[in-house]
Amino acid sequence: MAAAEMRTYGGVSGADRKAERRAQLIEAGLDLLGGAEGDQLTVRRVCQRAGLTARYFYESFAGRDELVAAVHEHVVQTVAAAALSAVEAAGPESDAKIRAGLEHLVRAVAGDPRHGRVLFSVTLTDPLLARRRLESSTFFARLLSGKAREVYGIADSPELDLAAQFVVGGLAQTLTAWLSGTLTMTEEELVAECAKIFIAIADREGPG
Amino acid sequence: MAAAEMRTYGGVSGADRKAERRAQLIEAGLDLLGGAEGDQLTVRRVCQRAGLTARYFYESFAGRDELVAAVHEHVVQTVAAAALSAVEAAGPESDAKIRAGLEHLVRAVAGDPRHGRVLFSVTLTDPLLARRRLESSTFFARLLSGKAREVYGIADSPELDLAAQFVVGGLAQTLTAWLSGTLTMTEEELVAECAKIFIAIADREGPG
DNA sequence: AACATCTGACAACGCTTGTTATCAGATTCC
DNA sequence: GGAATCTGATAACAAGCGTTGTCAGATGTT
Repeated sequence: MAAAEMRTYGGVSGADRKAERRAQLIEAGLDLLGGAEGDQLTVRRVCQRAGLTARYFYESFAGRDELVAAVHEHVVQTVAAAALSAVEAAGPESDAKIRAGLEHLVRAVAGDPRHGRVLFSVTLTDPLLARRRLESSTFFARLLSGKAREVYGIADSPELDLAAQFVVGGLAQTLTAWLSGTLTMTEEELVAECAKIFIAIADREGPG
Repeated sequence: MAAAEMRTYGGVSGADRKAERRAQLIEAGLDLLGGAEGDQLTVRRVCQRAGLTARYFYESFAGRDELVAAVHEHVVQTVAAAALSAVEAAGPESDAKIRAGLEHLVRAVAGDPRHGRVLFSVTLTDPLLARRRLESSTFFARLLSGKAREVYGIADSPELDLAAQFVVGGLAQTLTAWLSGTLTMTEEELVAECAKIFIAIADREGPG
């Protein structure tokens, strides 16, 4: 219970040990939260998978929900950062930006399917995760509509909000289906098709 | 436990009593499954809300999951039937069919928000419901791509599958946001905007 | 060496869940 | 009237959950 000091152990400092345990717990939590649907994230299970005991769980997290939130936040930041920086780095044409963003989004999601499942998979049924996912959806939607206003030079409007929500939901469903094998196409085809739809919606939204 | 006979009671036949209790349970289940997110569907709760006791639950359902499935099936059939018949009844032009289908879909969902939530709301976290929802999504997607092939006279393809999944996911997200008040527009505006996006995707898909 | 802290395994508490059983009293059939 | 059945309430069981506490032994400090 020492709030202040932790002496070194096994050659590593107290803070390092605690940080490593926390990282192990988040990794195990990502395994469970983004793994097979049956694997619920329980304290006992996540500790077993991390090779730790319950005591060390409560050393880093106030409760189960705090770990779920931490895992989700970690994934959102990782994926959003990858996609956003790609958009910034792309050429000034809107199509190039759309394609670059989609490409990196798909890559992040396909590279570690746990990320995709945590973000999108409908079969993940943690209540807190669901609420956070709803929030992150509108977060992504706002990000998207902001970029759209910036790139297309259009004003904010309810119609734009709707289009952004539609795109986010459509992408989520599409990526979920693709990850589950329902859609059979290569990563490149997936990106190309999504970009086409994306542009079709944007072009409708711009002039219309 | 009488498997065969149930005599009349309170003026109604045994079969009628049993059917009415089953209906009460499904209605209560719809209340819980499509209600506030905190309201989990448990056997005790659904029985309390139906004004029955656990014994009558297992009289009509083998277990909790069977009720969940029955409620979901009921909603899917109701909504799909409403939208499909509207599409059939509409004029032969594709735009008219799209608008009619969307209109009735939105009406079914707005008229009884429980329906919309059971079908779409991401914050509903029943595991079985999630799996069934995934299946019903591809069911709706197939329905949609079938109609598209019929109306637009195009062939089946992976790209069409993707577009159908995208549209289903986009609609789900949009309707969820609208039901939750995130999108502020009238029912007519909602239908009109969704139809525009729909048509934009279809026109992209049709000519290729 | 002597003492303080860290570690890991495990028991335990209170709670909710699905499911089944029990039992007194109301209603219907013969 | 008497027997069979339906009703409704409630208790019970085993299982899993989050969370907290206990305790022997390993590893550090002085």
